[in-house]
Amino acid sequence: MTSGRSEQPPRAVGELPSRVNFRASLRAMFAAALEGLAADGVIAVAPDDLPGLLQQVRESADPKHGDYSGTMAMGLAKRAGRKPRELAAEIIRRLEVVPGYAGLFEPPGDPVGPGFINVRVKDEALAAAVTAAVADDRLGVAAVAEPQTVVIDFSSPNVAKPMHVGHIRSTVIGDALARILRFRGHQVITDNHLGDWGTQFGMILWGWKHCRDEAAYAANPTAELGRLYRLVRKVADAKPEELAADPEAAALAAAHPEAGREVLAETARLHAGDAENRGLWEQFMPVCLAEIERLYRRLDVSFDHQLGESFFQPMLAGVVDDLLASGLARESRGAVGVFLDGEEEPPLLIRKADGAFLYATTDLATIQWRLEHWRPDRILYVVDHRQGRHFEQVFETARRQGLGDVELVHVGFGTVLGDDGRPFKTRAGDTVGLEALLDEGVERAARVVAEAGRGEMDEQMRQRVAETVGIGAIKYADLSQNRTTDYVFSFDKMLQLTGNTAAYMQYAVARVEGICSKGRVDREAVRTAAGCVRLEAAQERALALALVRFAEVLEDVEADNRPNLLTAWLYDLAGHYSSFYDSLPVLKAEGDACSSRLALCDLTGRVLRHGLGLLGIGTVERM
RNA sequence: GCGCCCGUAGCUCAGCUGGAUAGAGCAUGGGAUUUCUAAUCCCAGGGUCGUGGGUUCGAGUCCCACCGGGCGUACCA
Repeated sequence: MTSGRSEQPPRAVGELPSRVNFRASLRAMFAAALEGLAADGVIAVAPDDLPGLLQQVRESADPKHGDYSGTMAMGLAKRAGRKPRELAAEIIRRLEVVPGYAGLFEPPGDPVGPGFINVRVKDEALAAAVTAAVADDRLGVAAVAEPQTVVIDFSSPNVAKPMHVGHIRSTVIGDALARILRFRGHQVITDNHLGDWGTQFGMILWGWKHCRDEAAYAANPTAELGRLYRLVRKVADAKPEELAADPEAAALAAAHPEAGREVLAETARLHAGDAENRGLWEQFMPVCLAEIERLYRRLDVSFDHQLGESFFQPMLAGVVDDLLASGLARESRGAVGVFLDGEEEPPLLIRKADGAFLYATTDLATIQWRLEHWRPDRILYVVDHRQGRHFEQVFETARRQGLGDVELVHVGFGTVLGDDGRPFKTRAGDTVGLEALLDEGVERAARVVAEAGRGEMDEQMRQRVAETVGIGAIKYADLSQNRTTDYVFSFDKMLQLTGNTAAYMQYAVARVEGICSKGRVDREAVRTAAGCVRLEAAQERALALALVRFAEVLEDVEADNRPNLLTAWLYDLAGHYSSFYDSLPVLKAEGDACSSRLALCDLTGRVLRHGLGLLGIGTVERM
C-alpha cells in the first residue's frame, strides 16, 4: 500500500551505498529496463502499471533459481503479442547494462522456463553489504526516504473492567507495528483510545452505591473496583445460570430487580454531568489507569497519548450537528444516522433516539481531532475484525465529510480460540484475565527453563529469564500468526523450544552471546575492524543473504501491517544461523575466517535481538 | 435473507497484488555429539489445497455454484 515507492533510488555506478537493499535496487533497475523498452515502443507500460510489475521482482522460491526472480515478462508478452522468452531476453539485455547493475548482481543469463528472469547477488557485493551492516548501528537498514506521520490506535481497553485475553492481540500487534514503523523512520504517534465513558462505569457507580466494601477499597482500590464490576455485571445481566453459580449476585439481583435499568441510569447521570457521579468517576479513573498501567509495564508497551472516549465527549454534539447541517446525516426512527448505501442498508448511527451518542460519534470526533492536531498521513486502527463494517462506515463518512487525503486503515485481527475451537475461556466459562494469562506463561516458562537450562543461574537471573521467555512466548505466538485469521491459544505450543517460537529465537541469541563471551570477543573491535566479511561456505552465503533482507522484510511488514512476515523471516534467519553454527567452526577457525565468522555471529545476534525488539520481545544473555 | 472472512499433511499453521516440484513446526521413523550452549543440526515418510465447474502459457491464490464453519447485520463498544 505504502511502501515500495519510497525506497532508495538506484545508485550510480561505482561505490556501494552503505545500506543496500538488494531487492529495492533490483526493482529500480528493472524499472529502468522496462521504461527503456516502453520508450522504444517494444511494450506498453503505463506509469500506473510499473509498481505492480516491479512487485513481480521478489526473492526466489528456490535458491537454485538464484536470489531474486522477475516474472513480469510472461504477462507483458501476452499483452504485447510477443513470445515470453524473447521478451524476457530483451528485458535481460536492458537490465544488465543499467548503471550499477553489474556492481551488485551477476548477469542473469538466459531466461528460464516460460520466461523467468533469475538474478543472483554478486558474492563480493553481498560480502560488502554485510561488512557495512556490521559497522552500522542501523544494521544495514536504511530509513525511508519520505517519512510519514502515522497514528496508531491500539489496545483501547474499557478501563473499568479487568483486561482479558481479548486485549492481547490489539496491544501486541499495535505495539509491534509502532516499533517497526518508527524504526523505518516514520513519525509514529501511538494513542490508546480508552473506553472510559461507557456502561462499565455505570456498573461501578451502581456497585459503589449499593455494595461497596470501604475497607477493601482503602486497602486495594483496584481489586475492589474489579470486584464491583464483576459482581454488578452479573446482577445487571441477570442470567439465571450465572446467578445460580453466585449466591451473592443472586441475592443482590433479587433485592434489585431493576438493576439493569439503574446501571444505565447511573451512566446517563454521569454523561449528563451529575456532580456526584462525575466526582466518583474522577476518583476512580486514576485507580483504573494504575491498574492497566501495571499490565502495560509488564508487557513493555507504552503510548504517547491515552485520549479516551471521555476526552472527545464535548465534541460529540458538534459532530452530529455538522453532519446534519451538511445533509450527510438525517433523522430516522427517532435516531440520527448517516445513510451510506441507500435506504435498505443500515445507516451509521451517530445519535440514539434517547439523545445519547454512540461509538461511531466518538470515532468521527476522534478522526477530526487527530487530523487537526497531528496532521497524520495515515491512521491505523488495530481492532478486532468483527468491527470491520463499523470502520468501513466511519471511514466512508469521514471521506464524504472531506477530511483530507489521510489514509484510514482498519488493521483487523481474528479471535483467540481455546482448544475446543471456541473463543478462549476458562474451564468455568469466564474470559481469561490478562494478568493470570501472563502469570501462567511465566510460570510455565520457569519450569521449561529449569528443565532445559544450563544451570549456574542465580534465582534473580532465573526469574528474569522466565519472565522474558514467558511473556515473549505469548507475544510471539500472537505475532507469528497471520493476523486476519483466528488462532488456537496453546501454552504447550508457544513454549516449545523448537520450531517457530520465541524461545527458539531467544536461544539463538543466547548462543551468539555464548560464543562471544566464551571467546572473550571484543565486539566493538569486531565491528570497527576494517576486515571484510568473507563468504566461502554455502552456509555463510545463505546466512549473509538472510541478514541483508532485514530491510526488505520490514518494508513488507509495513505494506500490509503484518508482523508475522517479520517472525517468519526471523525464524528463517535463526535457522540459517544454526546451520552455519553447526557446520563451521568460528572461534577455532584460522585467521581471517575466524574474524569474518565472528562478524557474522555478531551481526546475527544484533539483528535477531533487534528484530525481536521490534516485536516488543526481550532477550537474555544466557538461558 | 444479505454482507464479510475462513476450509491447505494426523495436529497447529505459512503460502508475499497467479509463477517454477504446495512449505514449516509438532507428532512418527532414522542419523550426527571427545560441544564454540544438542534448547542444535541433517535425512525420510506423510497432500486429489472442502466439492464441482470456469478464466490462461500457468490457479492454493482470480470468477461462478454448492457443502461446511465463523462473524456482522439500527440505537453496545
